[in-house]
Amino acid sequence: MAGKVEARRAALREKLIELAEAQIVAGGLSSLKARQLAQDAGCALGAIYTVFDDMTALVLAVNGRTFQALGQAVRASFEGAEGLAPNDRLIVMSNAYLSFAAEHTHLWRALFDVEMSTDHNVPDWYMSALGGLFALISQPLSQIFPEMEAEELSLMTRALFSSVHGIVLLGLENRISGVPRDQIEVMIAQVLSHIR
Amino acid sequence: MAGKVEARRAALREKLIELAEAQIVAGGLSSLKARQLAQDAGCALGAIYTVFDDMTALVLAVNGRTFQALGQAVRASFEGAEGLAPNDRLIVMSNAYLSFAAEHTHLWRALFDVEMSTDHNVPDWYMSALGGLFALISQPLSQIFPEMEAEELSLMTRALFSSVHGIVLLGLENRISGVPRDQIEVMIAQVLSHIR
DNA sequence: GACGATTATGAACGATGTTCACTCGAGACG
DNA sequence: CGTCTCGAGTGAACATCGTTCATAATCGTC
Repeated sequence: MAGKVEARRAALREKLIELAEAQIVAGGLSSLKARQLAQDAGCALGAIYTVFDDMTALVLAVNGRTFQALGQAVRASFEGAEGLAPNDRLIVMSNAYLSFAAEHTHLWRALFDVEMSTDHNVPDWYMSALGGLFALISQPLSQIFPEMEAEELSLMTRALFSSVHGIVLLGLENRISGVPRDQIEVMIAQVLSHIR
Repeated sequence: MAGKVEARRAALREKLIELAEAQIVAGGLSSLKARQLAQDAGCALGAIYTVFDDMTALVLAVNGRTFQALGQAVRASFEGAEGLAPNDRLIVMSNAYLSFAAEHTHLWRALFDVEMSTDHNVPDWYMSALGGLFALISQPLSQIFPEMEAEELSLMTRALFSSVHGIVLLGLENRISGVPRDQIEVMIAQVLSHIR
C-alpha cells in the first residue's frame, strides 16, 4: 500500500501540531523545544524534520489553527450583533478579539511572535484569513461612511484593525501599560465610538 | 586611586552600548551576539558580564538611549506645531512617531522585542519616559474633550497611543498588512481626525 | 620588590535547532 | 519461504548560543 506511509506521516504531523499547541498554551512560544516535543510525541528528534521543514513551519501550522479559531470567534460575535448600530457592532467585534487574546494569550502572541525570515514566504491561508477578518470590519464601516471610496474604506478598515490590535497588545502587556480587562474594553469603546 | 577601575568599567560599558546599538541598527536585535560584540570591543567574552548582568540588561541600556531619542523626536514635533488645532497636533506627533519607527526600525523594534522575564522588573526610566510621551498626548486631548474626567482622559491617552502604535507596527510589518509610508500616514489621520 | 586582593580572561558548560551516516524492517522477487 | 533491496526512521554529532568560574594577570600597599 502506497498510502500507508503517507497516512503515518499525516498522523505524526497531526500529533506534533496538537502537542506543540498544548506546549505553547502552557508555556508560551519560547517554551516549545524540539527535544521535549519529540519525547512527548514518542518519536525521534529527527522525525520532526521528516514532517516539517523546521520548527517555524510547525509553529505556522499551529498558528493556522489559532487563526481559524480567532476568525470563528469574531465571526460569531459579528453574527450575534446583527441589529446593533455599526459603531456598536465594531465594538462588539473588537471585544471578541480582546476576549480571544485574553483567554488564549500564548496562542495569540505566537501569531505575531513567530519570526518570518525573508525566504519564508507568508502562507496563503495567512493572508486569506486576515482578509476574512477585514471583510467583517469593512461591512459596518461602509454603513458609517456610505460615500467613502473603496480604497479609502480598505485603508480605514486596516487602520481600525491595527488600532484595536494595538490597544489589546499594549493593554495585555504588563510592562508597557498593562491594564485590567474592563479598562481595555473602555479604551476600545472610546476610540471606536468616536468614529463617525 | 579607587576611581580608576570605576572609570575603566564605565568606559567599557559605554563602548559596549555603542557597539551593541550599531549592531542592532545594522542587523536587528536578533543579530546581537555576545562573542561578536566582545570581539568588536576588543575585550574578553566574560568582560561583558562584569559590566552587565546579562545581554538583556545591555539591550535595556540601548533601549534607554532609543527611548530618549524617540521622546525628543516627538517632543520636537509637538513644539513645532504650537498653533495647530488639537487634532492636527495629535496627527503631527503621530507622524513623528511613525518617522522615528520607519527610520530606526531595528532600534524601535528592540524596544518591544526584548523579553522581560518576571524577575527583570521594568526600569524606572522606562515608565517615566512613557509617562512623558503620554503627557504630550493628553494636552491636545484635553482641548478636544474639556469636560472629560482626569481618569477617562488618561485612558483615552493610552488608547490613542496604543492605536497609533498598532497602526505603525502592523503598517511597517510586511507580512501582516505592510503598506507604503504615505498610506500609513493616511491611516493615522483617518483615525485621529475622526476623534472629536 | 614582594605579597595579598581584586579584576579580567577564555575554556568549559548546558541548551538548542538542525543534519546525516547508519540501521532496520517491510515488501518484492526467485 | 528465504533473501535482498531500498527508503524511511533514528539519534549521535555539529554549530551556535548565553552564561559561568577556575585561573591568570594586574593593581595597590608596605
